[in-house]
Amino acid sequence: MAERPRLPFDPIERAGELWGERIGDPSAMRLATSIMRVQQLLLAEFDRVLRPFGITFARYEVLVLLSFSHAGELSLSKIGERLMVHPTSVTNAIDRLVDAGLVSRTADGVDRRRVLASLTAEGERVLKDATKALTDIDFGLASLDDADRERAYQLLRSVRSADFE
Amino acid sequence: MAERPRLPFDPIERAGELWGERIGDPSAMRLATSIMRVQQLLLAEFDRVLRPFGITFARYEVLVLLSFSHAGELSLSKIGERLMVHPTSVTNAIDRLVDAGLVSRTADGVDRRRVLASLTAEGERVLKDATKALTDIDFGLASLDDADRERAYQLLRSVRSADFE
DNA sequence: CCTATATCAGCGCTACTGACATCA
DNA sequence: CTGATGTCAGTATCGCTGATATAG
Repeated sequence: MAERPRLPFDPIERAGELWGERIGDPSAMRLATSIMRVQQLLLAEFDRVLRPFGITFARYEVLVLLSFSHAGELSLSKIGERLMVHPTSVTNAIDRLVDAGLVSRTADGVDRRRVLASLTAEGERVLKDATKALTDIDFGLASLDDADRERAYQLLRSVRSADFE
Repeated sequence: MAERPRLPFDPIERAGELWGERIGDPSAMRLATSIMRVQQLLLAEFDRVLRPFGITFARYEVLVLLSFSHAGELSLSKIGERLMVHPTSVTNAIDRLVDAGLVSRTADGVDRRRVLASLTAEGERVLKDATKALTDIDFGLASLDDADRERAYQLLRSVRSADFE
């Protein structure tokens, strides 16, 4: 842990008060800033927990997606589509996972433009252990119970509506 | 806008279903993944809106913090403490803001280790215009009403408790 | 002496643009 | 020919480590 010194007050709450006095309704700014900070805290914790396995959270998401696929393999374009990441980021993530021996690249026999990615045996082992490590810390959300997680999830869902719907 | 093609379904909802079938309670994984995605969407929109002003959202936060300070100036260490960012990131952000003419560096007369940052007249103008641009898009949270923003904010607050309390 | 502040070099990561080769 | 797929080079942002100079 970085052992960050705690502040004697909540800086976002304080910023919200000043925003309300000087600018206007603070509800949007306050929530937006909160989301940014929470994401940063979660990502730092995930990367710390995943470091022993040699993967980042973004690469962990790729492993999960591959394990959930019906055929056990997915084209890189599908991976980018599902995880909402840029094509070049997918190529980079798969490059690193292949280098680490967790994923294998295969040519698609039907459409030869496509490259298929699938888990190796080692990739399945790492995925299993990494999943245990992440569930052991409740994905950084141990301070919320199931009902609150569900409420927060539903509230944030509408913000993501540009992705699907 | 990047005009991303929308998916015919919610990929996080789908992942949550599969997680529930094969691994266990999906509430933590689903919310964590949602927070990651929402943060990415918000940040992309903020950076798009702020690009005409030549600043990123991280640098916008520095401008806001400076405008909220009592004396109109803050040491770099205070900035890092309040925004919860690494000292080297503060130095970098201030470097860019100084280069852009929005912030000025001053030596602290009392404690000469300290460097104080304050807004320039141009910085105040850019802050005002950038704030209008961000409030015009409701900080990317137009899909939530005030009450829902407040609920989501309160739910996420406990996750940040490591920061202050 | 020890600690705090700020900076610098350097590394890793992700996002993105533009260009390109390949192939349906 | 057009469009889709994947890759590569290069750029920018941010986070962090380790080292360093300066000052309390």
